[in-house]
Amino acid sequence: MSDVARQVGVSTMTVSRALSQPQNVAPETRERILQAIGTQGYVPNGVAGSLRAQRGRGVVCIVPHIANSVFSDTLQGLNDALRPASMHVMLGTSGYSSMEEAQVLEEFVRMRPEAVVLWGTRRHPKSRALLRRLGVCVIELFDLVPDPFDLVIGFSNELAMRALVDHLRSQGRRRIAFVGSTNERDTSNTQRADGWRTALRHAGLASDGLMVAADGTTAGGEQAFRHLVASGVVFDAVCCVSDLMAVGVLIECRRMGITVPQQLSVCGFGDNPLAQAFDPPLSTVRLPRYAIGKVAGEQVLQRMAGEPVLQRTIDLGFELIVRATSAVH
Amino acid sequence: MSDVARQVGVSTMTVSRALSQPQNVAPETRERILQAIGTQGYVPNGVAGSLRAQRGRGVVCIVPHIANSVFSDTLQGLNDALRPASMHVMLGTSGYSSMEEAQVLEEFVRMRPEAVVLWGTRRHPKSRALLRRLGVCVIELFDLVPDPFDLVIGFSNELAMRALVDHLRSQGRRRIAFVGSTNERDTSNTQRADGWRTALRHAGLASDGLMVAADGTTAGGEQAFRHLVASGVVFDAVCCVSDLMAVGVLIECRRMGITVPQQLSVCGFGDNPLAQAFDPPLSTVRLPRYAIGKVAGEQVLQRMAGEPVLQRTIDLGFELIVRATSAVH
DNA sequence: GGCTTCAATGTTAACGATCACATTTCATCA
DNA sequence: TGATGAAATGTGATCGTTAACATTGAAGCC
Repeated sequence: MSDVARQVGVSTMTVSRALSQPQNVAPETRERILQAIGTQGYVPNGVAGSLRAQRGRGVVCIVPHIANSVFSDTLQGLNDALRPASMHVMLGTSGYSSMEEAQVLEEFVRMRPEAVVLWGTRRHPKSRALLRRLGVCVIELFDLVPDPFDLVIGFSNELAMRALVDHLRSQGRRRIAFVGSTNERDTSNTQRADGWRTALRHAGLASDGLMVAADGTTAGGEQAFRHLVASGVVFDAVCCVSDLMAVGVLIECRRMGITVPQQLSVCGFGDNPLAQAFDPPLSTVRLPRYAIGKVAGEQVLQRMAGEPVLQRTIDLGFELIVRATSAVH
Repeated sequence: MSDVARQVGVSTMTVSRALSQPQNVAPETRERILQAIGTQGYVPNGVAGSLRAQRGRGVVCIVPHIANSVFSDTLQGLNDALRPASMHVMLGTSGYSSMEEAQVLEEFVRMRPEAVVLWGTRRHPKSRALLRRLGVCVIELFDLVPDPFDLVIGFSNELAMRALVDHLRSQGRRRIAFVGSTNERDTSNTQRADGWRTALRHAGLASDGLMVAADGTTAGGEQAFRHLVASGVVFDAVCCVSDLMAVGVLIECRRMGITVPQQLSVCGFGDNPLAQAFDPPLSTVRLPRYAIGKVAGEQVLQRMAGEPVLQRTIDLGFELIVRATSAVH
């Protein structure tokens, strides 16, 4: 910066101002400064700027796992919202562990981010203490709880499961099973299972013996379905915690000669691209994945602009997608 | 930091050393310092540290689009490799535009990253100049070119297409069409098309009129296939630039009553989860998506450790996955 | 003319850590 | 006993920028 200042014949302060508050610099001076910057290829040192200004342009985002379309769609939304404001995302992963999240978070907090975006609402006590001291905007995603740490953006797993159950009931189904994942750290899994149970109770239906769990993959779905059938319990519909597991169930149905949706209705969750492309196309719940990230980014910007917090819980809803696996037959 | 130093009764330098070079501090002193840090909840200011030390812990990574499993798997690998070294990923997107990439890169370079990881090898001149001045490790991914800017990690699209064509020839196919995407900014699309053409020439087969293109989606695949059929050209196999488009082709085949693989062989590219789950399961090429990111991270760490550059091109290969859409019948 | 006012620019001192060098302490040994 | 050296700690300067305040100069006005 001093090289640029010397070449133009001004002080470094004027160069700094030409970049950050152009209206306070004479247009002609500014022009010469910008030209010198171009010639010399000067790129301002954001590290020094952030230190002196006591504020940077970074937003920390920690997701359980990047290579999962739920998380990557949301990251895309967050990134899209922040880019116009020259903010950047510092990306980390927790591997579904709140302990690991706390460690990653501690390291990221050293860079003094302007906001923190986290998955779910299950936090290690250390994370809570750290975030409180940090004193910046904290946004939690997906697990819509009534009293969040700061701000939560998501949808209601419970209402989504109720919508699925109601839909299946309207098709005449009464014995609705649930195929979940054995990943106990995945809170959306437990929330959806709870939602399924509650929805059945509200509808006056039984849930005993109708829940199975396995690895949260396609193969896990196949395995869980075999267990369900082997248990001898009677059922006429299956709700799955994810589309991936639902596809496993469909594959196993085909193998066993069970016709869908004639003998059995099957529903997934998440509207994975797979759900639409599969044969038969899978009924599922579409989640506002991208919108959750986008709105999170917008909220960060609003907070930084000093706008007041109107609501601490933002529900972006969901959409029931009825396809062939649960259509009227 | 001075609060901690005061409480323990040492200078800030000793606190700094207790954290960054513990072997130079008396064990008992160090113990008291760590305890005070815990009590006060002190978190070192990484911004100040980076400024003074003239080196940080950030690695810039700019991908075309996050919400795409190719990119997100690679990001996962990069992240996994860097985390143990307390490095963090600063994530950006280019939207497949080298101009946009240059702008995003300029903003990121302000934070003085220790390395830059970019997609492909098509760079805006401004990016090249900027990266050269920055003087850090630059890793380009996926487009394996012989003379990269600094270091390139990927696989050969040309060899992959040749493997596909050879496989189809071994099944008796001679009229092999190509379904590409109309996204001209996506260099992997053009490289695969070139690879297909070259492979056919090497095999002494014709390619005239056998190439169609459409939007790079499932619907685009359906549309492209309809055009191909409508053109009246004779063909007995279709290579697609991606699994998504290949699934579109399969859907359209089913609609038209064309049996796969009896009347027509179909191959995808990328080994999307969809490829395995689809009915019939899709033959495709599996790419080392995760490994490319992981190796990139490892290379960054090696460079930072001062290890010499042994090779500027790292080929991680690919794997031909033969499934039902091109199996022997 | 002298006074005010405001726009444009300059000066100084931080921000919070770490590097290089200086100092202290204390054990070791001729 | 005092010289020697290594381990432990301290001092002052500095990284590159910007906030806060100071200065300059010219226009506007009575």
